[in-house]
Amino acid sequence: MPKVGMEPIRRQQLIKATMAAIDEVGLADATVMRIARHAGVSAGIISHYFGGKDGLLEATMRQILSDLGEAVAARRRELSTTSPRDHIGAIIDGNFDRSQVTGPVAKTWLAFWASSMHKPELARLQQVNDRRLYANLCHQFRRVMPRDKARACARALAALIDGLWLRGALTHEGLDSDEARLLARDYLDRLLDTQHTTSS
Amino acid sequence: MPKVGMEPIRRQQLIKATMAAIDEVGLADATVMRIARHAGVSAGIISHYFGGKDGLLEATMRQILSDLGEAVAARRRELSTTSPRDHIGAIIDGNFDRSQVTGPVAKTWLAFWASSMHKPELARLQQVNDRRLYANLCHQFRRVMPRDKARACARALAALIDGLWLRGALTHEGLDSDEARLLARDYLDRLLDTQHTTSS
DNA sequence: AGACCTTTATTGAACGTTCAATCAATAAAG
DNA sequence: CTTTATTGATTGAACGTTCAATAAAGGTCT
Repeated sequence: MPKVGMEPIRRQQLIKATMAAIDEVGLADATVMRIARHAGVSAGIISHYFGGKDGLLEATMRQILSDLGEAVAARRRELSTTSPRDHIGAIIDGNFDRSQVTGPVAKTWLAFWASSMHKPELARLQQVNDRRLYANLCHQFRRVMPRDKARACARALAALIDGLWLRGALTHEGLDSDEARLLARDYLDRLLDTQHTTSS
Repeated sequence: MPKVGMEPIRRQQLIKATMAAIDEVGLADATVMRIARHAGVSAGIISHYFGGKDGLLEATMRQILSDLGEAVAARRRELSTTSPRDHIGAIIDGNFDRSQVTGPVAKTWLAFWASSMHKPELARLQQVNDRRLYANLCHQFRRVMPRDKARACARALAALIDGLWLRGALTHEGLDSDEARLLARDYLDRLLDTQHTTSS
């Protein structure tokens, strides 16, 4: 069986198996054996390719974050306009991309989110992603409103996106990404509405 | 040392110690020994009063949920008006009550949230709370808009509240409850604004 | 009031289980 | 014959639970 050049294949397999295991039984019960079984390999392999369980978990989170970043970046690249509304809309769509929202990924994402409260390495990764979303939103809002309001809008829209995500991960039916996009875009339109001038 | 009538005291002590332990090292590393040490008692006591670790965790979540429900109910009782805007405002304030938002409670809340994805008993508790928030919001929105729109507004505002909570639990500085209230109330005003009629 | 018994409270050691990590063994590839 | 790939048994640590032992409190009977 053993062939050369297995490393990238196994790494991908094991990362996918990690998400499947977390989706199945949660992070707490996602043992190396269970993950290995999902990938159809033995438990020892994990230490061989990732140095240990922590290394695999970190690699899995890194993959999710980079996929998310790419989903957003791709939508913004396809944009023909430069209007803030369209850019923020693309950010919203990217965050509710099908590849991100479905089953295993969403649950794994939330599990890591909770876990990052006490694991410094995961916290670092999560913060990088978080700041990128906030900075992108803030920069676009900044183009049509004063700094203070732009910051408030960015924080609020980011919170709405995360909240929709969170609730989607918890409901048994999963996130309705079409409805989530609609709600977020509606909020965006309301935030950009110049009728309102009293908000902080 | 042993005195009678210790049960309610110990139960409260252990629930508080559970939150302290989860705040300190996270749910995964909150062992019965660590929790017991926080409460200044031995590990065996936990099985004696709660039947086991799971019983203690369930009791802890129950406590958090009932505190949250009471915080909301209290604010609504103090209301002199019956306007939907004031009622929803009270719900918002209750959800960002100081007793809920500070350190240990917020982190424990999020930890249980993630954990409830794979523990049916916690999921049940979480869902009861969730539905209560949604039903309350929906009922108030329903008074000033058609059903479909009321549902969408309730879902969106609930998501914003959860999202602000989530982000507050993750940042090292904790949640700025004043800002969170402001953002949520601003969103509420925008949702109630009749200028907008195009949303779903 | 003192002796006795039951209930309630609490401990800490022992037990059995589970898990991640290690490593010697095995084998195909080059 | 060296490198890369993989296994699975073993090891040692950590955990939750159990249980016999201990002791104070409160009640009862004399």
